[in-house]
Amino acid sequence: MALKCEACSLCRQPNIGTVRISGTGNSTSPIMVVLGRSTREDDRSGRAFQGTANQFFKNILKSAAINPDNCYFTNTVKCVQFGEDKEIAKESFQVCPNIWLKKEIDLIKPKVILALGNDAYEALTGNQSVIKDRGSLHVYSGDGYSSYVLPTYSPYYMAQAPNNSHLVSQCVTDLRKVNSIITGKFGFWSDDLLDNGTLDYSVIDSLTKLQEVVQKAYKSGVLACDIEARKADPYRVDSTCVGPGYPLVSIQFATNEAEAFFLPWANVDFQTEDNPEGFAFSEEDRKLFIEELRPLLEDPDDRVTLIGHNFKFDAKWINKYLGIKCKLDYDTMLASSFMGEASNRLKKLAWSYTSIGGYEDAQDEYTKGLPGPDQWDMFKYPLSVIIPYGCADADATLRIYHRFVADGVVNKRNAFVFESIITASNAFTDIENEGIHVDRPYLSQLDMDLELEMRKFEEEFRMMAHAEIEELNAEIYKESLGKKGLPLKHKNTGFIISSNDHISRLFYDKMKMPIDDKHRSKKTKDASTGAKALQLLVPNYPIARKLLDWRKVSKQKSGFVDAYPEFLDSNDRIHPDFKLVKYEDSDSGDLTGAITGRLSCSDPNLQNVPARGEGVRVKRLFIPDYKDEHLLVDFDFAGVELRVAAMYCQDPKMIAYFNGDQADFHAYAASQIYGCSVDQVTKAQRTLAKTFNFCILYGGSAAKVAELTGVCVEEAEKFIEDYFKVFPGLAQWIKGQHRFAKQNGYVTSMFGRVRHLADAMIVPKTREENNRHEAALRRAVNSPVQGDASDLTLLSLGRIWKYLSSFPHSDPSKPSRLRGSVHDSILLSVHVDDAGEIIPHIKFNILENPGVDFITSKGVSLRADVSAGPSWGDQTDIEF
DNA sequence: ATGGCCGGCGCC
DNA sequence: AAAGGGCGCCGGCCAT
Repeated sequence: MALKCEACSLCRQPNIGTVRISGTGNSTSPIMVVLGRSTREDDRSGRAFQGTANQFFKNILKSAAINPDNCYFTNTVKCVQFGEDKEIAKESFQVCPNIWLKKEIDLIKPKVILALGNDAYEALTGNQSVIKDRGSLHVYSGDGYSSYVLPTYSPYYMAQAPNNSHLVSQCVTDLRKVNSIITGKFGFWSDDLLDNGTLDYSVIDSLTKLQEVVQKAYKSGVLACDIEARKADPYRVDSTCVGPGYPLVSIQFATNEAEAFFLPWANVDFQTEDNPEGFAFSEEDRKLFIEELRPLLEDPDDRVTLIGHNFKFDAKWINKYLGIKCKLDYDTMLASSFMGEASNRLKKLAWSYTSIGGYEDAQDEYTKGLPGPDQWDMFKYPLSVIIPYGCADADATLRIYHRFVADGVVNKRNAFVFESIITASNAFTDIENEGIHVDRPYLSQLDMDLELEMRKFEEEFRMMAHAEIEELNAEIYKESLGKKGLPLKHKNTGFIISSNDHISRLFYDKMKMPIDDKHRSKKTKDASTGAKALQLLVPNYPIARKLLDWRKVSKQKSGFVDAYPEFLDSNDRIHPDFKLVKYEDSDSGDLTGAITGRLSCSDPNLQNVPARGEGVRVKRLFIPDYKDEHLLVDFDFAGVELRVAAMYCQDPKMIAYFNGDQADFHAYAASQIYGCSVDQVTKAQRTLAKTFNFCILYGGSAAKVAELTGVCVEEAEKFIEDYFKVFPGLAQWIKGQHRFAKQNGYVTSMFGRVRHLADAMIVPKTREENNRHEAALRRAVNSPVQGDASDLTLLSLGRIWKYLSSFPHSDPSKPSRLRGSVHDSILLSVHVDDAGEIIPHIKFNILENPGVDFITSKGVSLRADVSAGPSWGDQTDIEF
């Protein structure tokens, strides 16, 4: 079996057994399975696809109704690699598949090539991420034939967590396609589908046609809707797009599968000198169209189920540019996030759940030919490109919805959360569209104030280490010189206060400050210049204090004040983007949103506005909708995470306390630990107990408690012990969560969320595995607590939104409105004349009375604190 | 120029 | 040996 090959360095390894390990299985098979690199088992036997993980994969094949004996198996790189040399790995990967894998495919001429894992996928298609692309279909062109490449997870990836069932079931979903591809039954996009009438996509070119579509929607009872627009942010079109053109490009609808409608609104194809905005219709016609669409999309009588994919985005555009407030009923992106999908992009779901996967190819091709700034500016794409694409978006959304309904993606377990998220999607469409009011004059003032403070602190800082900085300056200048003796452009030529490298060299090298080994970078072992490390140096080195002062102000300026102007609209309002689930941003490809069910917020992030100390001046930037007539009102769930923990653990002491009149749980915990009455608790003791409380929820160790509280580790250990003696139920519950996660690899919340924690199941053998394992156990405790606390807030937010939408506002032109949410708090702009009615109703009837039995039956009351004022940073508590 | 990584830091 | 859950965003730095 010693085949010859000397193409790369692998065959020159001293201990190599087999050069060019052969593929195995049925060489006349229509199914070729390609793995990544050959394994040592492969090397020993001289044949591909050996080892337990591969055996495991054969069983997965069987559960997808594929007979493994009828497949051909091989590797991307045909020799095993001993050792970890990255150069050799790279060389072999570039050389080997291009010689041998190609020949092998030519020989077998399979109909389907399964690419298992990233290496195989990249070698066969040039694409890189199996996690993102699994289940999609690609064409491999051979000489006189072509094959379909189907990427899915590698056996090793799945086998490392054998009970991680959602990975396996995703893989089975992918593999089920194989047989239908072979029999020609698997459908995917082809332009022929349009030509031969399989797909009926048409343009709405008249009011009559639109009326027909509306009637079709009422008849079918479902309507998938999607829009195309210029760029991603409806509130910053002017600063992100080049040239004239109306921002809203089109709206697409689908009422039945394979039938979709394209309503053009504005496009480069319509653009003339008289019509620079490129409108498709006259102004009168546009008005008629809008009024025809309004009842359909606002749907006051609930006649249609409106479906979208990440529809908050589309609804904002429709709201801003057509003045229609869509009422969303189902969202395929939000729904798919419940399935543990790594990627929820519509294009990807189309591969998995429809027969028009790949419809975006033509449009992607067109995009590549556009200059950078015009890419994804849909106004500039010709109608011939965007009509089929836009229609397919709506069609795919509808088909995915049908599949999700048939598959029961929204089930008994998660229906309540899903309902709450859909309502929140509608609520946040309004919140984001209306934006939050910013005090623009004060913004300029604060900008100047901070600028001056920064300069002052930096000057003082430089004075305090003048000689050392001069010395460092010279060194840094020398380092910046290139071969010609001139400073290189991309290098700094002098000391910069914001460079952690420079600070580190100044403090630890020049000034010889002692390094606390606890504060070193995990990766590089460099000494930290972070706040915790600097804090220790402050008593002996006042310059450390000065740097901390500078950083505080610098953070306030660059992180907040500097960032806001670009988000401000002409009404001095900022339109942040709240994320309701964790998903893959379709523009950047980044994962965004929170895995626990919390909301996240960006552009700008209103959930990390400084609140403590001098930082409140940033918070004062945010003001009510109308000066004097409105108040900014903040509703805050008091200690909601601890209350949720009490619901779970049913510890009688915790419950009794939370149901009592006063509710300073931190002081209470301290009194229990120190064996004194609540009013005897000192401030320091309360702070200590508060730190404990959070450490418990986050799974912090004694060392962490010690670090945060300043007590020694032994003392911290004792306190934790005492704490669990006081609340034995809590300790029991935490143990139970650990046990459950170890056995099942996931945990669930009261609201019905599932958090997959595959690492909880591993039996750790190495330090690294142990870290991952313990991190998973900490999450098993924190996830449901954080998730339910957020779901209580989300539920309340939706109820407030509904309540306010039918509230008889004393001045309907200046109604009280929701403005945002920060995890366990909800922010509103409330009319002073209505505050007396609205505030108590929200506090008592909504927040403190969630109205769901799986919460109320736990016997733990909820408490909402309320504060109000003329700005977000200037708030007074309201007593009841 | 642009993108990714990292240290650092703001919030709950 | 390492040991805090969940986010988004900034500037510096280095690779492309």
